[in-house]
Amino acid sequence: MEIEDNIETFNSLIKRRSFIWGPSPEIYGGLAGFYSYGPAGMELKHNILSMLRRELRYFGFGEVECPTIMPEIVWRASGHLERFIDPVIKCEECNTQYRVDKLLQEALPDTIIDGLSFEEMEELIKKNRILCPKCGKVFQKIEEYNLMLKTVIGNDTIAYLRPETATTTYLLFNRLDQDARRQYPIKIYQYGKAYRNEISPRQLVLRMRAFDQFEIQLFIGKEQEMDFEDYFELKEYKLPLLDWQIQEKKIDTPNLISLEQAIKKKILKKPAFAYCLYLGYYLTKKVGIPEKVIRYRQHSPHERAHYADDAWDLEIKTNQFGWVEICGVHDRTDYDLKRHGDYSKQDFKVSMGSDPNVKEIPQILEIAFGIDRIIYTLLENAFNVEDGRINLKLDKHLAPNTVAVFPLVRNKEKIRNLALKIHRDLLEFRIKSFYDAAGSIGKRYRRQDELGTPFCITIDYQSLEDNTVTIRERDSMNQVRVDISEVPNIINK
RNA sequence: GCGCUCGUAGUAUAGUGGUAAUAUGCUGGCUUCCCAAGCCAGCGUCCCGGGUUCAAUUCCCGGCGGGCGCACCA
Repeated sequence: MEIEDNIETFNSLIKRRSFIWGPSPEIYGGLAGFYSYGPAGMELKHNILSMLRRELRYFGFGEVECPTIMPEIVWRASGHLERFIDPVIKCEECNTQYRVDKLLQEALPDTIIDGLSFEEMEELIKKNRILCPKCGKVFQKIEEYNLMLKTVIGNDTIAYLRPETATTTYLLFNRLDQDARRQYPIKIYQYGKAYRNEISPRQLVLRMRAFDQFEIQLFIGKEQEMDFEDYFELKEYKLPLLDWQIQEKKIDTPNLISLEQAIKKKILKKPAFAYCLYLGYYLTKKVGIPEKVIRYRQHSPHERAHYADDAWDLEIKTNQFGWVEICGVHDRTDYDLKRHGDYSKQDFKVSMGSDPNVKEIPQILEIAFGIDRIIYTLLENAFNVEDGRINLKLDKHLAPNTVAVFPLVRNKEKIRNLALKIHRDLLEFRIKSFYDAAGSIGKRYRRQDELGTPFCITIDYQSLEDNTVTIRERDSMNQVRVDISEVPNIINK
């Protein structure tokens, strides 16, 4: 069978080998923007999460988990209610839908549209006789398109599914502050589902309506942002930075530049923020994304989120979808805690600097990963077709199976029994072992290559005589013969 | 949401106004072999709803879903 090295082969692989299925529910035709993970996909996801959690523990971060549904007041305070509901207007004639604010801004470049109410915008449309750009008809009423999914708790409490995990983390600030015993920065992260009612979800798991976020937060003082201990150890470290000013010159290759240089050249303002960029980059590399497909792209001032003072997207180059954002690093300033302080009538001012009499609302720096996007870009980058062989080059700690065990032949009971015993012994060590006796030996190797299994162990006639087996390494396909007792060590090495 | 286009076994495709095929896959058996080997037997498909028709997987309409472009993506 001819195996072509193309995106179709990849797309069918992730379905065939139970990584990603959908749109779900498939048997009912599917709903756009919703996908399921199969057993292999979940193994991969869990392995990625374990790796991230382990690394973050090393960097001194703790984990929290909050409800995915929060009452309206939370989203009013966070600014999402205001910013996530877009005013749209529909032309009755040609059915085309427009964002009212964008339409107005284009028609009236000198008017400030931001912050106008629906009524005021309707008024502007009437007064300036703005017609449908497509067919020239008169517009009717402005409607709202809500990017947040709304629900009702009990009988009449309006609530929303969280559009990001970050906000729910911030609500814990006074608890975290106690827990951290005023040692700043407070380093905390949250992993979990977030929901956005995307207008047109596309591109597999890259733009879903229910997706996983892994959001890392630093609560930090203004003084500490500029004089941050962790930064000094890694200020020499170089990152591929594409700042917004280079982008304006239509350049899209990043500069490999040290954090220190970036600060000096005023590409970055704060050492603590530079540390966040480093951490995002470090974690991305840790899960096995190669350096050459990673870059940091800075948002231009008008591209930024409502809460952000500075924003950089960590992007991965993919074959199918070009550069894909997998992580956003944001300087959220004291925006969030200020707002939640105001709305909840709590005082979030704490003394964080050298002078205990000076109290301030903490600044927040955020590193927000989209786990589903990591999974997709990782799979795509791991995918290789080599001499007609599909090889998924996943890091051995991430592969769904760490090892597969095969009897060379199936109809020799002694060989089969020894293979099964070795498989069970590996499981006893809690090594992710998979046993397979079906089909030819070559076919079994190929099946495991498609799942990214780093090692295959084959039990043959010689094994019965001298207690040795062969271990085959996925990428080289090289085999070495070793004593059975050595197997766990070699795999865990 | 709009426009174009597509929707056939698990996967990839062919084809047709008279309910379907090729490869691969999967199951059982034989063979026993170190890189998708062979043999035998078997399994499995026309996205959903409506219309036209004696008869629809095929034609028409609507829906749902995919791809591309526009818009959107804090």
